[in-house]
Amino acid sequence: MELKNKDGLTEKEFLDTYNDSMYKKPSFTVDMLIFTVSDGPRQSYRKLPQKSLKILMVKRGNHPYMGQWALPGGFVSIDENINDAAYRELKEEVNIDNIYMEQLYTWGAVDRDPRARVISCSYMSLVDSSMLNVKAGDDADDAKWFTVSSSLIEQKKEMSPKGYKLRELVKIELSCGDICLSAIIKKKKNVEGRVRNTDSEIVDVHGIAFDHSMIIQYGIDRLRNKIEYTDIVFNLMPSEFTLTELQQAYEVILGRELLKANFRRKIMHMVKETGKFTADAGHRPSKLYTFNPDWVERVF
Amino acid sequence: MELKNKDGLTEKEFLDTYNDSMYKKPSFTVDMLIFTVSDGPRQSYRKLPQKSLKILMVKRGNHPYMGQWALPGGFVSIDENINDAAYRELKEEVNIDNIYMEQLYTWGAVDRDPRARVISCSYMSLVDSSMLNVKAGDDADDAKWFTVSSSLIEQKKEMSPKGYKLRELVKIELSCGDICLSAIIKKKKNVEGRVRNTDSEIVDVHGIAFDHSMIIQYGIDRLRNKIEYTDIVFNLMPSEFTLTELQQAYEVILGRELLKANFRRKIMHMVKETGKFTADAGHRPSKLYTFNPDWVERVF
DNA sequence: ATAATAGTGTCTTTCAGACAGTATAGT
DNA sequence: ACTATACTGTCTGAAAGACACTATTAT
Repeated sequence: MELKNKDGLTEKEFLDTYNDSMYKKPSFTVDMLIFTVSDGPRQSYRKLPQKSLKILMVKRGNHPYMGQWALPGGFVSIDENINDAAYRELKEEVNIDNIYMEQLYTWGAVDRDPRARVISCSYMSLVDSSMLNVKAGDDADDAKWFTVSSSLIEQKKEMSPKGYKLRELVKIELSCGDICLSAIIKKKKNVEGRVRNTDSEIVDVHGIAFDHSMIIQYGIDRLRNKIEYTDIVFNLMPSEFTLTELQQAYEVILGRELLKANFRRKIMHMVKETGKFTADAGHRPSKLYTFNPDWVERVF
Repeated sequence: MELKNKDGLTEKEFLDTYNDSMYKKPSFTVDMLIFTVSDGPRQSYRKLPQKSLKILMVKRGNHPYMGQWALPGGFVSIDENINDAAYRELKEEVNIDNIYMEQLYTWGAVDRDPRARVISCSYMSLVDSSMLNVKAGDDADDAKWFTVSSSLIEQKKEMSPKGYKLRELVKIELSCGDICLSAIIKKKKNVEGRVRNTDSEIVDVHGIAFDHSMIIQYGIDRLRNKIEYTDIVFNLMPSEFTLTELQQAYEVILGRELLKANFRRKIMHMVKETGKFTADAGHRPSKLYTFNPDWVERVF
């Protein structure tokens, strides 16, 4: 017995006659935040190179925001899974398969793109910089790795009897050689009785196209958060690394220094000794470690 | 001096002539997970009512999945912010303004809707059940509150020298009177060297339309997670509550029992005494508390 | 020898888990 | 008096923070 709807149609009849083109539809894109941690120049035979957190940006060659820098990304086609589209963009940009990627957030303000209504889903990807120096994609000198930093510059809390208002100003800075981009993001949280809402807006921006500075800030927040309770850092590390390198990766992501002894105690159970050592440094050699796959508890 | 692109157009000229309709576009919808915690029937003058976690579902009156239950939601129109669309759906379904809502995840498999290509952004909303019993929207008996539970039924970890495979089977059960819906979701995580990926799929489903069982599971995971480190529980509570009620809310969400003394120690700093007490229960009266707005540290 | 990093030991405080105990309303 | 809940005290062990100490290499 076939189920019929109120028009008397079976499911097959309904689907065959379904008309999808009645309404105007938004375009859908993916935006990629591709992070890596890489070494700066070596200062002396003794000193270790300084690490920094980097993100890939592309220079816009057309209106709007022409000449400014944007996140890599592109349109999702009608027969393409959105995650596949993100992987495709990743492959196009950094030309590596099988790298860590996770969905971040979908941005859907009406006027976020002056060309047309565009809803964009942002993804974060983490790449080991040693895999990378091959090439930054083929659109070569329009794609560059920017050193990125984010810091809280103001925090304000207003209390009322039944709630509070919280405001934070966060400054993000991107630099690559002489190019310096920056933005100030305002985050808001209101609590009044049982009513809660949070919101975020761009207060000031230099050289970063669209709402991409806000997306970058969102990604940094996620990365800082997840590094504390997951094993995602290892996506940013070569397969063998010293504990000091691992600690530096944590430090550039978190934006603060950690105490060595405590750090080691904390991550000890996630790594495994390889038996190998570094050499040719003007100081005591360092043990090389790998990720220890025995460690893990839940899927997400 | 006006910037011109490679076709010699200024930004205004470019935007005026921009044609957005070259490609076929997906439809975009929002799906709402509306959670509440509500009391069951009172068994005796002495016993406290049992709480349960509930989620609002609507019965589908048309193909596809006709007769099955789906999350409330709908299309985002071309000139509507996606968050606004979510608020609109919320208002339509539960008829309350100003309730907690956060974006969860965007689902973009090509064949997730047999009618057409539909990308859907899911939102989670938390409602205090005492505000609620007014009415469950106007599409009355097609919208029902289902008691929801989720539990891990199998966990498997396969180790290899450079990584591991993790599989988890999770069962979710929804019930409302005689109606019982269920699904089994398989979560996968693979780690092989630096290559990591996670994935999720529906293994078995009864009575839940589309990929909505997977979305519900995702929402429960998020709720369980966030309840541990944020103040979102208070969105599910009336403005005055006892600590036992608060503990019960935690317990139905986490799906496990907590020790009273420890629970109280942990949440003490988030609540404030009102000076009032419960009465008419066959046992010692209980202090009534409110949320303490003095507590808080960061916006997100 | 020295500079710069590698690596360890331990004290203190905080917090989570477990459990046992006392208190008090309504019938 | 009894039942069901309300509320408190304390022991334990694990983990986080702070800091001082020893070890080892290339020049």
